[in-house]
Amino acid sequence: MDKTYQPREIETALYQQWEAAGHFAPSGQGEPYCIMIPPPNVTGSLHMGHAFQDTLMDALIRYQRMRGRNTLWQVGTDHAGIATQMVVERQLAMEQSSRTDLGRDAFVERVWDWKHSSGGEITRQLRRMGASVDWSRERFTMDEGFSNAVREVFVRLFEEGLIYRGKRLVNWDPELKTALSDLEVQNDEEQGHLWHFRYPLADGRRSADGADHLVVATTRPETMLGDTAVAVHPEDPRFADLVGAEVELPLTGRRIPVIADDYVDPAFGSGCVKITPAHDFNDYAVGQRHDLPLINIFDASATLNDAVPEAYRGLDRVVARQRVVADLDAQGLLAKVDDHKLMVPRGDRSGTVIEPWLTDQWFVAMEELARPAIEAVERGDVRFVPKQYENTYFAWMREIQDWCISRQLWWGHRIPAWYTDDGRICVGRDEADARARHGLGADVALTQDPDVLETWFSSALWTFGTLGWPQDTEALRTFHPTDVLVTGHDIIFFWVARMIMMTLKFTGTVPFHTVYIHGLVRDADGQKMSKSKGNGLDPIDLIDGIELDALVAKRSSGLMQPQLAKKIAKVTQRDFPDGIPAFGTDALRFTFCALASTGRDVRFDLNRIEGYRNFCNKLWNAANYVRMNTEDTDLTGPREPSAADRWIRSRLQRLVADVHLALDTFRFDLMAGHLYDFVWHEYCDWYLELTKPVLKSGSPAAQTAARTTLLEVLDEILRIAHPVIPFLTEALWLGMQPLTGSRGASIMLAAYPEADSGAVDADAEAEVDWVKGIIQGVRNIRGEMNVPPGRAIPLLLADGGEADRNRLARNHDLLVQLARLESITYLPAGSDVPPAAIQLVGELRVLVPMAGIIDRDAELARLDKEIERRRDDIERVEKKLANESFVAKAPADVVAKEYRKRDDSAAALDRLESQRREIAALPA
RNA sequence: GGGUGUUUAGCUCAGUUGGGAGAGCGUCGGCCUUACAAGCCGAAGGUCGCAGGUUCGACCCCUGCAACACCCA
Repeated sequence: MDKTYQPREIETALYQQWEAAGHFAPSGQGEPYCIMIPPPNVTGSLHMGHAFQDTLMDALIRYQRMRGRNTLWQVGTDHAGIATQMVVERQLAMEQSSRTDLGRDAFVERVWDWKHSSGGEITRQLRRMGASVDWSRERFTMDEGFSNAVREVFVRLFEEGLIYRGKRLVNWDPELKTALSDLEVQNDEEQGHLWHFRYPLADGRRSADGADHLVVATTRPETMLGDTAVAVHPEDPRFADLVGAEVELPLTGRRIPVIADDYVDPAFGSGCVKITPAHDFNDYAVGQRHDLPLINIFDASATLNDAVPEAYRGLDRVVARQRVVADLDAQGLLAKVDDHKLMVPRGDRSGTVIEPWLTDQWFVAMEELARPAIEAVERGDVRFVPKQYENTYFAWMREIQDWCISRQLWWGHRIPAWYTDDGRICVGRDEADARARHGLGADVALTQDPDVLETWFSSALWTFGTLGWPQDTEALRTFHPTDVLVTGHDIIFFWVARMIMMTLKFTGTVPFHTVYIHGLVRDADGQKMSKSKGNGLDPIDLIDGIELDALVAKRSSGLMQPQLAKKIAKVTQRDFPDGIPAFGTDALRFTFCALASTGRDVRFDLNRIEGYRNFCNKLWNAANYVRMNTEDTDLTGPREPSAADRWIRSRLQRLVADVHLALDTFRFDLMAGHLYDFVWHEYCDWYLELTKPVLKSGSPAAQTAARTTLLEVLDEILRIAHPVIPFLTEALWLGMQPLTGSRGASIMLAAYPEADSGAVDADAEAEVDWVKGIIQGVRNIRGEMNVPPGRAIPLLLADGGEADRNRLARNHDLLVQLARLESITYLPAGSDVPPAAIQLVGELRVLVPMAGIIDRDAELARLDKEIERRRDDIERVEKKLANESFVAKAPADVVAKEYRKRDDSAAALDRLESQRREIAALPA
């Protein structure tokens, strides 16, 4: 074994070994346990969020696999309609070609070519993360089997009337010319203006304050060409008598009514709102309530159409805005313009401003599907962890809107609907099926709907569609419902909720019993990692390391705004002046687990991963120590375990119990913390040190006990840690097999340790605490008094009792070696004590003679600090005990504890003060 | 505007039924001590956002306020 931990040399080889041996596939034995990976976008590459999520899933899967469950972790990607289409369109553009040049069939073929050659980069990267997914069951949302499920669901929902086609306002991307889901729209606050326009009252009407017009405020002046009403609040006295009147809509020559609606906030702006039902979601709702006409003023590119006066036709929406404002101003109708912050919706792919636009789309009626999905969570059939996310889920589900599922794209599941020339809609699993269902002969011409289904429609079927549904397969019966879904809170609505609805509808069961929601990974400053900000990290770079120049180049490439490159280079140089060192997969995984607390954000800080890389190295070296001290030894003889041997086993049992609890409650951070603490601060800091004197000069039976304990505890540590740091633990576990006697091809198939409360040994724990107390007392004196560590010192013990004497007898050699002592003398009661620095371990006085070693004033200062601390303790306790209500009302054991505390502290204070007097009496 | 969450050491965060405030990193001091300098030993550092309330007792429960973040409109 190398002296230093070298992750690069073990990780890739071990993964290939595991995969080749087929260890990732379900064993076929035991109770099933299944996790479905949230299918990443096929065009994507592994980002920190994936790496985080995959680590947690893999930890769960490896844990359950080792516990004997029949585990399936199923992997796959989604076809990402828009993203994938854009990737290929960009390629075509570079070849001076385009989607329309190619035609639909050739284009789709081209996308498949791209998918086969370049898609799925992310699944290759998953291997670097150590993900133990069953590659043989890898799925893609456009696979034939899965596509059958998608069509089946569409047809059944349509036949039940839950899918319908209708003209509705949708999020329209005028650049990509497709509808978008809410998820694909980013709402961000931007600086804009609020324009105030005067709309003249018709028929000579006057407002309450005598004005001949109403003032309306808008952030989108150009839409006024499509206004069909002005709304006021029904209880607003200023406008009460104008409801029902009309205004002259400027520029258009149209007259529109003044209506009353609760939607209006009388305190905002002028209290009058222009209503444009065809171009605003709120206005649309108002229009429905008041039966207002819809005037669509845009074409698919958001250019003004023939519904507007001739002067404006053909204008782009940006130009139209300027023209409308200028024209109103010229007519004296522009009251004022304020600066105004507003939320602007932009397409997350195109970056262009989204238009609410009226088009024919396919929708899923949600109400009937939502009800059982709400009940499933209410009943606890699906449980969210952390629980507060259930409120998020309920809030959305109870006000759910019908779901627009059609997209004007070529890449995706084509909607299985055909139209006759006279406009009849025929839905079927394929064209022949559609004809048959509608009794249409082959002679009737049918045209298929050109649109495709949005990607989320298909991913909503992920858990059961990938297991073979609608066929009743063995896999479906075994692994569905799945156990846990691990995902981020950003897609609760768009994916989790829809999966619950669709799965209940079509299988009658929930898709998963638990939804574990993890935080979203941010950079060290708490900023969202994003390509455009150039603050992203590639998990693979953390594993392999990367030079500064390469990192800068990577972050600056393919930017939407190339002018940011300079800034990104600067920030990168500031944050990573020496690039990123190679930390290895295990360190990265450990870091992710340690960061996975219940918060919503996870800040990724390089200092953390460095610390956990060091932890890996620590464990590596501990194993090295164990190997050096156990190879070529005979372990078959009798064993005489020391208190230390029994202590570490006892502590180990607590670790095992803590880790099970942590994993069962998805507290990966606590799991990592327990592991770190035990390995570093108990096994390495103390147990290994405590074995050294034994291995040097203990009896053969004591040595055998120490060696077997070293090995057995290490073996358990490796198995406990394996779900988090699979590579390191496998390398050590396999390497140590000749010594530990463990059998098996891989640690990933070994049994996960189970807690054994019988091994908890309170006596051993007390004794080791005593030993640690003395050693720490001496170390404190050394450290504070600047006594060189190399200098052996004589130690005196005084007072204490029978137990202390017995413990000294058993642990004399340990103390001498670990505290670097020259000698230990237990003073008889009443004997004179030379001037000494003191530490207390219970009743026992631990004394380091000062002669020639310790400075008088320094010791006085140290004592004063300790005395002060004790006085504070006593003061606090006495105050409590002086309170009659406390003594009367607090539980008896709590009160007794306070009394004991007071007595102990008083005794200690007494000793310290008398010691101080003696030292103070010494000549300076 | 509605909702959710956060506020604990210089930084990042734990704190599991209310009973003496913790970790990692950083800082300071001392060490190449035969597993590990990616290490070892010691130390310093906190009116637990603010104000009330409940309680014998509050980081923890309740109310209000403030700041920040996110979601929805």
